[in-house]
Amino acid sequence: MDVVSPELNSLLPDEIMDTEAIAMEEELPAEHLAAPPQSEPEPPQVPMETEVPEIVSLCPATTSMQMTSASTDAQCSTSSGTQLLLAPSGLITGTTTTSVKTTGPVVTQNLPKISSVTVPANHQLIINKVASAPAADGKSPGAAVLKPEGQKLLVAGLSKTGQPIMLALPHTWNKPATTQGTGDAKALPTQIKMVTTVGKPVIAVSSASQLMGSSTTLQAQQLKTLQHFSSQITKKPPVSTAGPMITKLIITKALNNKGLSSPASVAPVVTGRVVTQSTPVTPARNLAIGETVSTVPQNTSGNSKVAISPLKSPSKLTVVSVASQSPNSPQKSVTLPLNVALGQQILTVQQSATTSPAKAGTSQSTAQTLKTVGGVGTSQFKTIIPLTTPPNVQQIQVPGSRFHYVRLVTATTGSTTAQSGGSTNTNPSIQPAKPVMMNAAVRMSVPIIPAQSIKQVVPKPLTSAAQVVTTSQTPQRLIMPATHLPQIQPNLTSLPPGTVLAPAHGSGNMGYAVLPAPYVTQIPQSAFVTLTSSSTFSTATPIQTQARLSLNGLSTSEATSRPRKPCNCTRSQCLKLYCDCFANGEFCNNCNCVNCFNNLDHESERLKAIKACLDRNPVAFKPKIGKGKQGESDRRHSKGCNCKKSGCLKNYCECYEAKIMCSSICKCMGCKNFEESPERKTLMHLADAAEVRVQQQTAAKTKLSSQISDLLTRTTPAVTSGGGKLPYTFVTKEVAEATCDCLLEQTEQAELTNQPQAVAERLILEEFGRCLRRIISFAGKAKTDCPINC
DNA sequence: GAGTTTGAAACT
DNA sequence: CAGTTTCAAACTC
Repeated sequence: MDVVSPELNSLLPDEIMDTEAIAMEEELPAEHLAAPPQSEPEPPQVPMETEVPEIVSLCPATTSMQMTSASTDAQCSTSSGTQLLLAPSGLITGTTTTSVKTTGPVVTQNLPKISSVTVPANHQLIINKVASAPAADGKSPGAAVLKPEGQKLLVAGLSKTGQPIMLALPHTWNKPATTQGTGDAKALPTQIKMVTTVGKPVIAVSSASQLMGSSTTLQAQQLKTLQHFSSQITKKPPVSTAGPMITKLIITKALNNKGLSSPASVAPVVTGRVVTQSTPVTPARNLAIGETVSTVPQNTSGNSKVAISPLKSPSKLTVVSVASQSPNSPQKSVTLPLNVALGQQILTVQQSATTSPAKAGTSQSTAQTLKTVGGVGTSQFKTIIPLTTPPNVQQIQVPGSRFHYVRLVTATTGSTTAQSGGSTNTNPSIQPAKPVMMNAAVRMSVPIIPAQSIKQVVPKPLTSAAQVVTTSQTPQRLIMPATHLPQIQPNLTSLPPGTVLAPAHGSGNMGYAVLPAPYVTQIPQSAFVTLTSSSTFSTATPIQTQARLSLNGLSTSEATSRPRKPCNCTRSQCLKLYCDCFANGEFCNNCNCVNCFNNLDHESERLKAIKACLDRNPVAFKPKIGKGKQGESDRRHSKGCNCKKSGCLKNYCECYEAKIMCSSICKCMGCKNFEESPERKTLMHLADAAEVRVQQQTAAKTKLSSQISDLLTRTTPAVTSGGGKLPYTFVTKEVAEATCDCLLEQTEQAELTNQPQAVAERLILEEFGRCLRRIISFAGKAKTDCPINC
């Protein structure tokens, strides 16, 4: 069913819906080209990985909830059961979206695609978008529009250009306090506006006043993915749970303006809305959207909270187990944490302000903090994932986000706190039969770096207890709690994009393993369980194909989805930046490398290598192609190239390879890679022409193939319809059989007469020629019946 | 496919 | 920081 009302749908931006555009973009030959304009451009490869809608499937198949239409007019209810609402509230004033200065257009689109999220019973997903203080000049677009008390934002996402997109709800939208528990979302205002803001997305973590991160172009893609996800969800057959279930999804996101100079000016934290869902069997389930108090933790009960933010690096997402968190916790983050209770598992995320990175960890009493998590200068998101052993792997794909999260959780109920407890959960019946628990033994920070490509990633449906939330194949970085804390603590803030901290093999709770995004593929499938019903992704798209890649060629499907070329490293063990896989923070997968250590089997070595690289260059894993200076629209190489002989017109040149011009920071000699360069223009022209030819050839081949296929599959003569048919339409099944009979007869005759093979072949070919002539002759006469007389 | 060229990464 | 070496990709034949 539709998650959102038609009104909402009409308001969503078209770009959100344009999933094909993403795919095509990814298909571009030049990976770099695909990188969206953003201050921190994604790594080039992405485009291709998979277009995976980032899906947040929070519900196990068995527990998946279905939203009844009665739950709310608004939007949330879906057949798949879980809905995802990104509703920063109070951030946007009644001003229309047009008032917001954004590169991304304010677009209306179908909301349903972005709204659906599968959420297990009693799990809360809170997404808050917080308006950050405007730049000192106060001109930042986002600041002007966003107000602490304005309209409520229902949906947040990134436009294709990376602009944050939000749905501005009318003020009439009920606040959480009123709607909460009742699940009365009926008040869905007909006027919902999509708002995009300029600036890097920032997630306020510790305090509302703190500036979080900067918005980026990622959001657009994320929103797309979200949409994609929602569409899949809707396809999923409803799975009902025996008991009433309430899902709360609150997503908080801070809006930040560029040049945010004064934290004090930061807009108040916008509270997210709590949505409660009830299964069809339990009418009580409904989706309620309400605002939460920014200064008050969403769940005082100690539920784990997950904040999902589409921020792009260097923002970090902090996932924190709240179980141990006390109301008095020093943690300042008041913004809406996202609580997702999945079955027995809860994932908690907190956002922390850049200025106080270390605070994210303070809230966790039991969790081990990663000191390195705190980022350095720039605002960052931190992801802390509580881990308990034996760990079950959960993949969480955040809708609209190009990041995927993986967490290890135990099925056991360590914590006692009610997950849905707190003000947001008003329905007592909602208590999940199984306590949702995540022990906050370990916290992990995850640098959230936008995956380059959004292609595929539909998690393979799994039956195991672990939850899998879709991920994108792209270089998404995950930090997962490991059973062992490694001897080395890498600077998490500098980890390669897509780095994942995963539990070390075979041991205790405290370890971390740095894993590239593809990590998921290396994890035995048995360890994963999709949260949604298996049928949810059955129809999927190419995304599914890449979901399960295994190490170094073990995969069966990577060939079709692999975003980047396989490396051929022979001496570096794929643990140096020579290796593209390693340099992009990915595991080698289906590569041709020799003695590869860039895999899960060599976690320690890999971690050391990463640390070594970071020691040499703290930004070694950051994309080299970034946005130019303020006012420069073009991307440019962060370091510049040093070409001497190639004239910067060959792929040896990193600038040229990235399809960008050399800049003043380049130290190249004889550079011809500048705007006015005739050589460059010629080269580009030739390249374009070649591309066109390739496309034409491809199209021709496709057409021919289609025709051949059609011919082969044709079973009935088309001539019956009259003249004007192509000759091949006469090659019906009967005609083909008759022809074969003729050829076989000719063969038998040749054998009977003991003809030499060469002669026999000639006779057969001659017979075949006669058959063809007859067919052509019949076609020319447009006869409907063309029995071939041999 | 082998060999060469190239420039980034790594090393001194 | 500069020079040299190593390395793997890009390129050529």
